Amino acid sequence: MDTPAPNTLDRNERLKSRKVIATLFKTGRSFVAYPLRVVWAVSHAGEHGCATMAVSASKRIFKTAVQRNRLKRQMREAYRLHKQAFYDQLQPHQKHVSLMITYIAKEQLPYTEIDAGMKKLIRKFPFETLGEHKA
RNA sequence: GUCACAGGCCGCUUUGUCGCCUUUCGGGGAGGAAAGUCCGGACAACAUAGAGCACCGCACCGCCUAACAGGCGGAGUUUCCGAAGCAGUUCGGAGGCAUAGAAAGUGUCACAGAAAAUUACUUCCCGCCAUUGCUGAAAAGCGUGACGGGUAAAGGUGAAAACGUGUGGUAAGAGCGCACGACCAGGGCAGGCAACUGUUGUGGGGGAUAAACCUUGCGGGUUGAAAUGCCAUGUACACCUUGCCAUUGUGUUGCUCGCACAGUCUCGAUUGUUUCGGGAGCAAGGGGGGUAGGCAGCGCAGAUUCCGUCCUAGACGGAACCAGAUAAAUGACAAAGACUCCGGCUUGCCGGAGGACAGAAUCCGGCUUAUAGGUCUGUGACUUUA
RNA sequence: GGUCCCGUAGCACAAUGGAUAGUGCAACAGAUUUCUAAUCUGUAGGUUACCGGUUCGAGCCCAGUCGGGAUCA
Repeated sequence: MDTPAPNTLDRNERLKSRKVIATLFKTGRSFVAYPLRVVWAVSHAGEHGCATMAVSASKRIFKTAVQRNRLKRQMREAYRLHKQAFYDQLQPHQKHVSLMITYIAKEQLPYTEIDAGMKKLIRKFPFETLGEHKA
């Protein structure tokens, strides 16, 4: 398992398979770190890194594609800058994790709040339950 | 110079740090609307003898165009503004217009009104009869009523009322005749490619509605990149058709499956006759079931952009160009400059605030809608200077 | 990326181009009842999504915009 460069986020670290996302929403667990909500599940031991992620913003709340694109880019940026701390805690468990991060606030918040939410998300992630969760 | 209106154009720039997509490793990387999907094409698959009907769409004329319901120019009509005039009207400017046919036929026209499309009613007039009305000596006259005719002028309602005014004519009247005027149809002459305009003479008396049915002319094969072609992954194949090979017969059962017996082919064990055990389909297509990944389609190409010439749209010539993602890249953070607004004063500086609408998904041409701010042109009003 | 449909009172729906847009439920007030429910009587509530056009007249016809929904492997 090779560890990617610290501050990058290329195609292999993003969740792209439609089928995996469907099973993630069906079987995954979730928790909230305002203004973000994460759905996660242990997946097949990955060939690339130790986690894949995707981001999402509701079309019902943010009507235009410009608003949704900006929020998703900011969320990806925050994950990119803080993912190394997440990987460091994930490494001892030897598991591969899929994440779907959703923006749940009702209005567009500044980037500093999204950044703080991402740090809180990584702090709250239940690493101790990884062993009992079946792949 | 300010304000208002109309139209056209632009749609902040640069740098640093950390990143993303693509690449032929040099590089390249959102818009004027990328949006709505309202029109028109390219392209693709399928279908297709020819013609007609049905259905859908379009509708003044000419031109532009690959094409269009788009654009440019013109014609007609209509609204508003201004000027002239007592007024009808005329002239000028700025807009709007789905602008073929109501004299082929059918339908509809609420309420009101006599009547809503061609007839009836009231009225008006004439003739004849009656009269227990009045006058009168009587004849008769006036009135009233019924019947038979002639008219359609008058009826004030309505969005709309059966050509308008004058005159003749008549028992009463009527485009019934005449003069002037308005409208409609088709004809001649002149202008124009044409729509149409002007003029001349002929005929006419039939309201509106076709964004009601309809008629006429023109156009349209259907479906759309989730089209279409290929590869990979992978799953019970029940069933049907065709071909090759022949698993065939008998019994059981209403039929199928299944079971039993016998025969045929084949495989294995046995040296072998024999005996024992196992098996009896394959291929293609349809149908069903499954896959949710990739490649092509998808851009060094095109109805593209810029410049020049002609120029009304547009045409011709030259030069230039590099998005290609697929839970979906084209960014995040920071700084500086330019711009706008507010406040302060030293009147050109300081401080603070702000930057819209919006994100490619095969590609083009239009239309429509959203849009902070800037800029240019034209028109009108006001002010200042010469 | 396409295709199709809808929009009328708080909700569910009507209304042939023709008077002041109706029906049921809900709401409010009154009656009835010891009280409530049920029942009866009455009242209010509408920019017919928006904006233009055709017509004497538009919820209805036509065009554009906005919003909502369904569907296509």
